[in-house]
Amino acid sequence: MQKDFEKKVLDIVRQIPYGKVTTYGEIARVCGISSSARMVGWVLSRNADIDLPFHRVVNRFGALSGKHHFETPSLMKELLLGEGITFQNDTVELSKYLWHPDDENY
DNA sequence: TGGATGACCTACA
DNA sequence: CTGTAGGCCATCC
Repeated sequence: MQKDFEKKVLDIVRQIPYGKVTTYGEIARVCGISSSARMVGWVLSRNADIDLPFHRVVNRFGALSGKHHFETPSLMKELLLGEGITFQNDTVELSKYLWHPDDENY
């Protein structure tokens, strides 16, 4: 059973361009659940089976908060690095790679 | 059946 | 600046 925001979250994640990342907060805001970014993480976790670039979704600070939920924790960083995204320690440089979803359609 | 939980964020004291 | 609370809702035990 997919809720409205669940579809939106998945759609948005699907639209994240190569070499960019976005945050739970942004997704939540665009989905109209600005006060519940929690649900975003929950949706991802529930749909972890689907082929989506979950590695491009990070928390507000650019930290890989969800790496432990991947089959291989290191995979998340590897994928991002493979897309040309650089890290400071284990934190993405959001100022360079943050992508804002198309909120015009929502 | 119901309470606890979760890849979070913002607001307020 | 630190700590607490609230919001959201399906899933798990």
